[in-house]
Amino acid sequence: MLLVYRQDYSHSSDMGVRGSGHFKVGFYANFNVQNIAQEWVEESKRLLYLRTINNVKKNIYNGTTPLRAGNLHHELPEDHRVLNNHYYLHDRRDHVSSMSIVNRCDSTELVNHSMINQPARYVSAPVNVVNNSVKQLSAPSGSKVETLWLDSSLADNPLHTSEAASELDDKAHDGDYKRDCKIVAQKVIPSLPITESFSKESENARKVLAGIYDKVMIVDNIESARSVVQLLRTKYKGFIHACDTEVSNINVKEETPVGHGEVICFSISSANSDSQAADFGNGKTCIWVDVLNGGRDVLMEFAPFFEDPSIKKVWHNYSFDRHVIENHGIKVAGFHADTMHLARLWDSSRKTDGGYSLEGLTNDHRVMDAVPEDLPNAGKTSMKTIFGRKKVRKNGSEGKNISIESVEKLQREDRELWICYSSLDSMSTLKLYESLKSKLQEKDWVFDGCPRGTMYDFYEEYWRPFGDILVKMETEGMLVDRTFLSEIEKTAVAEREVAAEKFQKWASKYCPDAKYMNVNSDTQIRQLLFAGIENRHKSGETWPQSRTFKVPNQEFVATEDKKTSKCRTIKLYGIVDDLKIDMFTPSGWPSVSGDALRSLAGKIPTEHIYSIDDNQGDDEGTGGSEDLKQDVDDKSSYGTAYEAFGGGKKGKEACHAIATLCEICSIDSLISNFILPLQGDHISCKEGRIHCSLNINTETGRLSARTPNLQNQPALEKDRYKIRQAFVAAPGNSLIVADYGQLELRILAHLTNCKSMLDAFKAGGDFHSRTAMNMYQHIRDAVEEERVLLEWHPHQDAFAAERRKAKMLNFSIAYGKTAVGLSRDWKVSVKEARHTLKLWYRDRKEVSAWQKRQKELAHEKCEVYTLLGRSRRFPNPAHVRSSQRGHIERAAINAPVQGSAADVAMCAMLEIERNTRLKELGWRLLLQVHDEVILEGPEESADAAKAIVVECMSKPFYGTNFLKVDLAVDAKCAKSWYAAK
DNA sequence: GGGCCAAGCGCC
DNA sequence: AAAGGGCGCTTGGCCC
Repeated sequence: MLLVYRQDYSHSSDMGVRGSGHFKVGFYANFNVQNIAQEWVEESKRLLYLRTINNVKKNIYNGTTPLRAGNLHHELPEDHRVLNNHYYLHDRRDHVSSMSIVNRCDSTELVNHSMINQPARYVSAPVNVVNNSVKQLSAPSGSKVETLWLDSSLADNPLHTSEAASELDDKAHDGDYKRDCKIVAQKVIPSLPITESFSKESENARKVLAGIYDKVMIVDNIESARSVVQLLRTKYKGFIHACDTEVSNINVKEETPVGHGEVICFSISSANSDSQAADFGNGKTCIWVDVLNGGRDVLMEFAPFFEDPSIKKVWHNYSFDRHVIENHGIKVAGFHADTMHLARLWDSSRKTDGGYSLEGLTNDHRVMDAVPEDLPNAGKTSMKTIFGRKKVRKNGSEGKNISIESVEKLQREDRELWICYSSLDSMSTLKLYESLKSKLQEKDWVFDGCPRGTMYDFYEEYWRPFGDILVKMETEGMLVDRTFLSEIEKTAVAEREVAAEKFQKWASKYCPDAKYMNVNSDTQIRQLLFAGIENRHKSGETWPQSRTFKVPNQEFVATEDKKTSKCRTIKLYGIVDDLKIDMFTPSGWPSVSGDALRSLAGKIPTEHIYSIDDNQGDDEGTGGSEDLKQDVDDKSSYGTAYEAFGGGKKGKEACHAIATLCEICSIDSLISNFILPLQGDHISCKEGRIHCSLNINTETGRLSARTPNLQNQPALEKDRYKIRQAFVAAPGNSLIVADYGQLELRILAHLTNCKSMLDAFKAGGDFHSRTAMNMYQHIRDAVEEERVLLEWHPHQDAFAAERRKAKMLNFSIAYGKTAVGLSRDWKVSVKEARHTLKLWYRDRKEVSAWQKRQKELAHEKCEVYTLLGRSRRFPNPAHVRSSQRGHIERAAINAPVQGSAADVAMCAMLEIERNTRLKELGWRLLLQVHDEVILEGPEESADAAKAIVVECMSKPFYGTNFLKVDLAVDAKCAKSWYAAK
């Protein structure tokens, strides 16, 4: 059988293949296939042998001068050698090219493509290049390049079908094919053409990395797996084992590791508590297990190791590895530490130097300096550095883009180095663990002002079990109702269409092309409303008077011409002069955010936005203020656009149109941020549950959620399509949604020991109303005369404006908001804002004193502390710009409050997790949204479980609450998240 | 086509 | 001069 693999090269502007071009089986139409086959057979008699990859590698690792191509040719023995030196070829392509096609080709480039680019990475056969094909390579730009392969053992069957190819593939995959065939061609995926090469940096890193090879015990069969596992479970049972997996079949950017990804190999490095490394034979301190070649059975041999809760395992990013291992049916236990969390606990502010990546941490001497004997190569080197290749241009200069082969391929074809790379992960994780542990052991732990051991003790008591909980929650996931989502998608899209048409119609009266504008583009909106405006920061820089944009050609598919171009170019110019601007973006241009636009439009009720009368109900205010109750036709309710567009009917229309624009934006954002992603196949998997990733990766110790972020699902009135209704309990189950009331304010009261606040919480009633009362004499009078109660009902608020102000202040002050900020929010003078602030602080002197103290701490110690004693570090305020200093001071005020609230929420979750009754009833934590937790469990025990959850949350410290305030908890059972609010 | 940035917006 | 903390994610626009 003759297999003809063909690859198409693009010859347009640059030579070479991008990304992951796949070989296609087929034949080149311009050739006579029979002739080629014949010719091929002829040519293949002149065989070209190359050294095995091992020999080649050895030379390179040893640092000996690589053999020159000519030499290589001569030195090759007569017998068959594995042509498996893709790696070498890449490095020494000039030599190879001069050697390889030497006699038949004068173009280096051609040789590169035809000869080296794809071959033979697995091919254990002599190969050659057909003259014709080579010639074809030199064809003018736009022509195709052929690569031909001969499987001479099957040469009797000159077939060119894709079936044949895939059959061969399957064989290769099963591993049979090497045994059965002496000479074969295997399908190759040539994602890296020869026009890519390693950089100098890579070369060096590869040399260094190769040095650890003899420390690694390679396990690729059941027997060796058994003996190693035996060691792990007996002699080294009490050791600390750093583990790391390499994983295939997952797109980590888009997919959750729950149900996605397979382990292709893993490594384990072990040491005892005195940092003495284990010896797995001949001084090898690390095990590297080949799951790809060894097979799944080899992995399963390690199940008793992974599942033993008494064998301590350390990971860097435990969550990912655990999920992937569990994909193979192994229940991971014995979680001992996550070095990412340790690092975060040590310093929560690593923004640069690689952040909390294993590479960044292990190469940072400030992190690693507690390791006693530091190996020179203890630091991880990224996959990109080791295996990434840069494109090389024709002139020999290096390009910018770096590409990396698939991990499976690296493991097979760049094997030794891959083993080193993978093993180093567990080795450096172990070192990192040791260093961070000793650092944390040196850091005092002060719990709510009382000394209590070291921060490593803190880790063991809190963050270790917390880390385990988070992974469990990720595994649980939340059930989403996709049918429901697709229904609301229809509604949302329809409403968006109506609104978009309305706006475009209006805008096109002023600027015709606006009919086709992208209403989602800030730039285009800015072009219409603020053309010619000067930048607020950079004087002299002005926004252009008019600009052209490319927009997709949707409805306007060419009518007369046959030109159905995908894009059309539109020209937009300003449609209004002197529009008053009161909001700017950080870069100095007028803001076109929802707030800014609403301020232009004024208060326009939603029903005016849709031409069809589909009133969404009056809960959807566009301005949000309750005290603007004027008739919509009263022009005082219109915004600044009214006058700018000339008032009267035109002014009205403009305001309506701009309000419509806001609607479009908000609908768009709901669709693309929530409604669509929640239906994405890549996000939810088994049984329609969504598994986000929960991380302790914030500055303050709050959780964050990713892929998707379930912590920012629209809530309350913003949830116009009831997106939260899509988060449901499984049939027969119920959700419990429980949240703290004013958690941060209560924390603030405790931390500051503010009598007024403590009293207010003790007295109960509505906290914000009470704040308002304390601020304003006339409210106090009213309360004393019993004209009003300190309870709050949405529609019976006697002093709504005052309460709103008080509420805003309550939240703002914890964040360090200034008078200037308040004045802008409230659209009052700075003086007035300052006065209001003063009122707030008047009976809360302790708060100002405490805030002052936090700022001092930031200056003196460069860190502040939470309730449980975690710290947040800051750069030394003395060494930064004054604008940054302001930020540091505000963060210093906020971090203890936010961080302590996070501590309390964490304790509550630990408490819930510890509760055996809850577990017996079958309740599991699903999600945490800062001051709210969501659980799922059997409907019949919902009420009992709810009571337990409330109890856990209000006494989150091992069944007690030592705070000076009560912790108010509001909990509901419901079938959906929406219903529980 | 991928990577990056600015802007904007969702949550607490 | 700017002047509220903490997140994640999307789009558009631009560059390579």
